[in-house]
Amino acid sequence: MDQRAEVVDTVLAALADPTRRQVLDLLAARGQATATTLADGLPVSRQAVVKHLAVLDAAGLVDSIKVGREVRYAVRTESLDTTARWMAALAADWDRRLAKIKRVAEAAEQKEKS
Amino acid sequence: MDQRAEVVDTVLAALADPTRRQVLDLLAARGQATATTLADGLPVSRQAVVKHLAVLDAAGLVDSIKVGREVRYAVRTESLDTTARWMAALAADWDRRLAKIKRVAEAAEQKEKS
DNA sequence: TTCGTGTGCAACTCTGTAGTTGCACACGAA
DNA sequence: TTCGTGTGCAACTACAGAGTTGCACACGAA
Repeated sequence: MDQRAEVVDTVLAALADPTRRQVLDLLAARGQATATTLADGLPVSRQAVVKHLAVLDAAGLVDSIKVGREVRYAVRTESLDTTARWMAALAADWDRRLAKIKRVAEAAEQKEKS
Repeated sequence: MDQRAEVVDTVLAALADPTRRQVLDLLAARGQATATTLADGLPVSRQAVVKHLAVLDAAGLVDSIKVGREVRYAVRTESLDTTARWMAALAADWDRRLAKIKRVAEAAEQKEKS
């Protein structure tokens, strides 16, 4: 697998944490925010939020820009979209395999009867 | 949120682990398998596989049936599908919000110029 | 019944990481 | 320049969970 697998991996790991999903929710609601202001609306410290934002950044789920002395974050949709497509494709793949296995099983059953 | 959020939560947590994704891959390839036979094709012990299967089962990603004295597992697609849809909807939601924020920002900029 | 093998249960280790606190530094405003 | 506040860095604690090993039990086959 190419780097797409890498993206999926980091995105899944990033989304697996409830606090990080909260961070993303807040960020999506505000459009743009700093770690300090995000921490106000969350039950954790600023430093915890900073760490979560670093993970989200590594997964490509957020973007950061320096404005003066503060760092503003904003959500990105590309990685999430990639992962959603991967997951849908995986579900479709499973369905395909299951259907195939079912056909084989039924064919074997028919043969047994005859 | 209802139980759909619960599903998404457990599915994300389940898929976040690389070994569990391997287990699912193997299971999808074989259609049906026991923890013991799955452990043969994986770099971990049978007990580790059993634990992973328990997590996957709790997330609704696999199904188990007892056949004689062995327990056979098979993949399920419903939960994965639900999560894929949730993720796609989330990406769309973010896009919507970002577009809205962009419009507001541009409108404010226009006003400032005049 | 006896033997072999697949499962289940429990205790344990160990690593990763979420979270905290404390302090130093940077930078904008008065 | 001085003060206030937002960031960054580092050390530390604590807990969850991935993985192992050992043993008891269940059940099919000879």
